[in-house]
Amino acid sequence: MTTRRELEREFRKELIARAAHRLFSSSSYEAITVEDIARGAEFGKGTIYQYFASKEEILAYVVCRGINRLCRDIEEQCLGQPDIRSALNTLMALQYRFHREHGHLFLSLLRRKLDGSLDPELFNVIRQKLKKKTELTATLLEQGIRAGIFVPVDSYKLARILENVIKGFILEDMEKRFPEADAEQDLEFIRLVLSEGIMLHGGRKTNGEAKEQ
Amino acid sequence: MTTRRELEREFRKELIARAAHRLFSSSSYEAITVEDIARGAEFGKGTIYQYFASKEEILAYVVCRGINRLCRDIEEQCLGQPDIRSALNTLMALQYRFHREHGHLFLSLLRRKLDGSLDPELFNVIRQKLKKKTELTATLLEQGIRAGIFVPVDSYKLARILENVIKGFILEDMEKRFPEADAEQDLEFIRLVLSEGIMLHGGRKTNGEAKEQ
Amino acid sequence: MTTRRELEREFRKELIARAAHRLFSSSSYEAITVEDIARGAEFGKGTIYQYFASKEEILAYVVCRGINRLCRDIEEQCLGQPDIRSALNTLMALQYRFHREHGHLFLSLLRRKLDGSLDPELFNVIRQKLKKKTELTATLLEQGIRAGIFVPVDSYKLARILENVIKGFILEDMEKRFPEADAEQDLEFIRLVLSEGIMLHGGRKTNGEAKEQ
Amino acid sequence: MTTRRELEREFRKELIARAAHRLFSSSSYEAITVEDIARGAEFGKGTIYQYFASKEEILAYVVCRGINRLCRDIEEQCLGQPDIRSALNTLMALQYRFHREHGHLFLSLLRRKLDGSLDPELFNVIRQKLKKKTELTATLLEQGIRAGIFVPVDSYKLARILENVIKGFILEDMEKRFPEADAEQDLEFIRLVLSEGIMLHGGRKTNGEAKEQ
DNA sequence: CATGAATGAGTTTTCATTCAT
DNA sequence: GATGAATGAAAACTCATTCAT
Repeated sequence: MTTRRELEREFRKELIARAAHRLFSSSSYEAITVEDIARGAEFGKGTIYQYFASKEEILAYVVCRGINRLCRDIEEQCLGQPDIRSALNTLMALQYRFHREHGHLFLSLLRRKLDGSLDPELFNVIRQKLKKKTELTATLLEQGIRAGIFVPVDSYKLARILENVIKGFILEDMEKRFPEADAEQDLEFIRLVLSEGIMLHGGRKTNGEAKEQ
Repeated sequence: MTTRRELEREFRKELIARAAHRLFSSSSYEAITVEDIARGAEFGKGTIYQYFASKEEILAYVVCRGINRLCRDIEEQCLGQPDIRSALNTLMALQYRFHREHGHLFLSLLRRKLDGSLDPELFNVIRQKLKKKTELTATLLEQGIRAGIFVPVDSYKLARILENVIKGFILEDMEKRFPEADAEQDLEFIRLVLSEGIMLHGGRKTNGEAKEQ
Repeated sequence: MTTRRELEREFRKELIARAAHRLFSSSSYEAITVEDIARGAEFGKGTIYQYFASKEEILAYVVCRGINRLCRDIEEQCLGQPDIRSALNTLMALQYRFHREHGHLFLSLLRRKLDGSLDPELFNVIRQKLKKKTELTATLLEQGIRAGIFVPVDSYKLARILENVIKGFILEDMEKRFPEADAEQDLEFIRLVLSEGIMLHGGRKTNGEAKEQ
Repeated sequence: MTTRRELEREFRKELIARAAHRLFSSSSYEAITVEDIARGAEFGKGTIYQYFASKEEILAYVVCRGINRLCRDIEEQCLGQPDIRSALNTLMALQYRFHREHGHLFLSLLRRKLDGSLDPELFNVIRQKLKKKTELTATLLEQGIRAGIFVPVDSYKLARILENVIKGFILEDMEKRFPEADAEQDLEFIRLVLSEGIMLHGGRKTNGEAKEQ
């Protein structure tokens, strides 16, 4: 049962998370103070702590939100689609957007974990969700394998590879200048790599699409 | 002209950088204090500032050192080699190791840049060096293209793609558990992606190597 | 006249005070938040402020309650008793229990007074009640003096001395480990001191009771 | 070996402790901020943390200092004195002064321990020192017992009784108004209690000294 | 009356950097 | 040059109290 109280509470928590995500993205998790978030959400500093036990928990919450949304989108827009190739394109675009919007938060989480300063429980929750995300991806790839579109390897590994390639491109964008990065071109490259690699094999292959940009 | 003075100075700077890199890798740049570095290098805290203007500069220096070494290694071990395929393998292993050892430092640098808290000059120096690194990689790929091994696309772009794929795998390692990551297996996957992608093309391709692990 | 309203109000105030005292005793006044008290009394946080103007006032109220009860007990169980020696024993036991249960609250009150952060009015109320408590004690001692049991000194001073000795032992208990302190043994020592002191006088005195524990 | 460095360091630590004690005594441990202490010792706030790991540690240090000094004083001024009665008077005066000056700090320490918020290690150190203090007191009382001045009971227990009585009087002073408390009169009462108690025994005793004040 | 959401003043602690010796 | 003592800005977090519903 969800009372009005709980609904309102959830709504406000969402408002705070939204403000936090916006601010984190405009600079970085570590550069934003709890007070900044409070102001951004039009609350007092203390109020934030009624919804989140710590600044770290805000970070984890925002990341979870992102993963959840991505999983939902994959389920709704990719799985069960008749056209597997098109579903795959959608999947890549969704993952790309996800990493664009949450990748940096991830890195913050990661660093804190490497420090040992991150509450392990928080990280575990995230890890579980990420696993689920990869599994959803693997589900789609499995269908692709059956349809003869993908190489017949373990689909979970394939999913990880796909994710890693995307992450690598996101990282390059961050190194350059985040906002202007051209998603479409990135995705083009990603598709190229994933579909054919970049090496020729005994002259069999002609790669007509990969023209100079 | 380099006097004995200057040589000694350079040597001590190197000692400090070495200690710093070791400490950074054991946890993270932000978790290590200048005092930790000083003790690690067996100097007093104040002494560090005789060699580096700021903690940030130590970070940048360590990263530069890594890039320089990588560039030297590429030049010595890859360029000018008769066997291009083998040179490429070496290149990938070198880049992989570089990102393994310096990737996290990069992320720290990156975040500070996104904050706006990083001295832009420092970042520019790094950016230049990175560009040079990519150019060296491109040089090798160019040879590969001429030899018909690589797809005949702009070699610089090809180099970026190669780097991105490697970075993506490094990131996955960090998310899991840094120390145990299996470099050899990662490289196997990377080679697989780069050489063939993971999608089949109208039955033309048989992918015999990509067995279950 | 006391309406039902007022009675109910008084009753709820009592409930809150009871919960507060229980919580304070389990750790300390300063470690317990108003919210803890509210939950302990099964009320909302805001409700507490309908019965008490401040957290401090709860403290004062609890202490007053304790003193009132002690005074009532002294009047009922000690004064007017035919056997003065037995009445005295009862008195000491009552005072001992009072300080056991309220001593720490006292110290909190005390500290705030020393800070200057305690509302002086609250402290005055307490001081008055304490004075009354000492006067009741003095009344009993007065009877004892007339009966030749106590040294014929100012009875009020005698009462203070008696109280101080008890307080000193309570303090020792707190320093050790509060819960296990042996009240009976403490009272034995207290009686010993009060009745004979611990010094011999020209061999007049033989202290048969004071055996090794 | 104590280098000049260490000596200077010790000296500055002492300065800080002195300032802290002064401030604590003028109001209370909890009302004084670390910044107050820093200003009081004419240092910057951060400097304090070069000498003490936490505010709590300052408190413990100040208390230890007090106990150490008391022990030294007892050893120098009481033990080995030919006149035991006079040595006892000195002892009582020393203990009285100690509790006057450090009693409130004790209570702060005590409360934190009851909370569970005090580092147990710190408390243990203090407990050890206190035990040593009581043992020194017991040593003197032992001599008194042998000389037939004290009741022949376990000297350690006797020492605790003596301390408790003093503490009880100190507490009364604190409840009243700290600065004006009349030490001489307090000690008079304490001596009275300890030497004879306040009860008569079958008419044997005439208490000529205990006149109206 | 009862409630719990909102508030922000206040405190401890960390650490990069400076500077006198 | 080398050192470590001094510094203070900055930030997370707590909690008594208020107030709209």
